[in-house]
Amino acid sequence: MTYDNAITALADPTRRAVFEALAVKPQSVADLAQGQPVSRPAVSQHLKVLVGARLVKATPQGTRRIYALDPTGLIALRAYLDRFWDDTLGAYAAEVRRQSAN
Amino acid sequence: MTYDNAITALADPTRRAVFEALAVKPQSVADLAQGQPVSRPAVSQHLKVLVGARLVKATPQGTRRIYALDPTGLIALRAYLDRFWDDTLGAYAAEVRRQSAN
DNA sequence: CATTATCGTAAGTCATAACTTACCGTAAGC
DNA sequence: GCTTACGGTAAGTTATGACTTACGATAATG
Repeated sequence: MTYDNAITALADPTRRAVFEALAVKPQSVADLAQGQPVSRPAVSQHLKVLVGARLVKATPQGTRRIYALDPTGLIALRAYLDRFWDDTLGAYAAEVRRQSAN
Repeated sequence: MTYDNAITALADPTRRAVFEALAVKPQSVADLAQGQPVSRPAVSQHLKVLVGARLVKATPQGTRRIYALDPTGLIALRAYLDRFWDDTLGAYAAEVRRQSAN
């Protein structure tokens, strides 16, 4: 049940911005806060959520912590969405067929 | 920019439950409310959000409205996640390589 | 050691959004 | 045409979560 944490985490715009910044390159908390319109503690709290969702991973380096992407959460989220992929396309095809039948 | 509506929409548990119920089969609002622990207006409001995210589509049928899945939102959401797919796996591979180098 | 840099956490504020009940419009059935 | 089903919307309440400032802990630096 990690996928719902991932969805919840990525639902917030600021958190998504942090996630996207880490996709560019791994960064420290201060570096991330530098590029965001919120305070450093706010970024820190967002990172906590992202780590909980397994979307992000921290590696201590001296007094700093370098955050980077963790594929685990994304894999879980994608797997969840894939469960509906065939259903959705199938339903859509059936819909198109039904409307064409008129 | 439909993908962020889709993420926001699927972030809510009740809305996800409605979405999953529609994945099983198209249903009316009353039918959906029947299977959920919330009131019918609540379901109606959730459906409005899901429609806005292009995750769900309504087809009027007499006084009832049959809701069904709309692939548009899912496609957009999946496309967004795919943007990070290679980055994430690449970053992970680099990480593994780095740790193996010790 | 003392200082400085980096970060996490606590506490409190404020906006938002997920509910509820009540109400109104609209299409079918008798 | 009246009534009945169905569903969307309005209004109000309440919980949650996204932010702020203040503080504490830890590791490098001189």
